[in-house]
Amino acid sequence: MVQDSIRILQAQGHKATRPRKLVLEILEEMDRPLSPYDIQGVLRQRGKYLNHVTIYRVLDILCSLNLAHKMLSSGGFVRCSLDMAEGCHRFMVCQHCGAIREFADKELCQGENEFARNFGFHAEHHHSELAGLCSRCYRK
Amino acid sequence: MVQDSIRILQAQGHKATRPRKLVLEILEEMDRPLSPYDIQGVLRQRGKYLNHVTIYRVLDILCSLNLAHKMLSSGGFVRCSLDMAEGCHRFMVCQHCGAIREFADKELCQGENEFARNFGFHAEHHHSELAGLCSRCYRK
DNA sequence: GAGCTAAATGCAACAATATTGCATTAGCTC
DNA sequence: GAGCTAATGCAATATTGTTGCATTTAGCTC
Repeated sequence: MVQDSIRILQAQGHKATRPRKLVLEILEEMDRPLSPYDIQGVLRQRGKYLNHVTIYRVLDILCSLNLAHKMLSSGGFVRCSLDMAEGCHRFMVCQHCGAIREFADKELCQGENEFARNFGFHAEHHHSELAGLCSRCYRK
Repeated sequence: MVQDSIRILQAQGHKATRPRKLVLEILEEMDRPLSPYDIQGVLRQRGKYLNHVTIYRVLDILCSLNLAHKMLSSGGFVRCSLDMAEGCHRFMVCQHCGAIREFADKELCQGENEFARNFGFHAEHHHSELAGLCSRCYRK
């Protein structure tokens, strides 16, 4: 999966560098929103080091290619778990354990688009976050 | 409108203080996302002063009562323009001029809820931001 | 594999945003 | 208007994000 992302990076003319691989690995492994400093901390625990500026820059690129997303409610970053859902990013955010699940749905977007058009608004990107409880936390 | 919000504040046991009135006035008047420091700046231009900590605290309360919302994409705050839409907050955000328009729709929420339930997720709050162009900016 | 070059990183400094504890002030009730 | 408690202001600090520049390195050419 990290490999897939790296390939996409390269296809866009970006280099396959150590910091980029490391950030992708961490995002993949942790699977919950991490701030740039969180990522730096995880790496440090493993005896590895990246400057936080570098992490910011890596995340910028990943987000611009939709390989990662910035969770708006927490400010943390998660890797993108969908193949192609340009312009439609919806997330279930468990308020208890912090787990994230991404999804996309054309009909939802169309519904929102129609609503917007009634106000003369032309929507390009959708970003929606549902706060609630994941199945595991709900059972408790 | 500021008066309405103040009444709601008081009904919840909060006091109707000068900082709270001032912040509500600014939010009402500007009608676009403002950071706490933006608000402080506007006030300063008018020869008034509020400590930024106070502004943060006022905004916390307003958000907790749904009298204001934090725009996740920009981090700024807008006043709530809907009467009652608990748990459903959707915004059109003009990428060109920054204007905000809030809306809510039960069907959209139900759609998202159903989708979530298929993953065992129980949604409580919806926050969605549509980036695009408002009617005025689109015409250009 | 050595050399080249643009891209990427690290560093340092700084800017912006956000939080905490505590002394002082000011709404509200009577 | 006095008293009580919530709310504010202040100071200090923590967290998050940005910029410019010197140095390094990935990926290309030969």
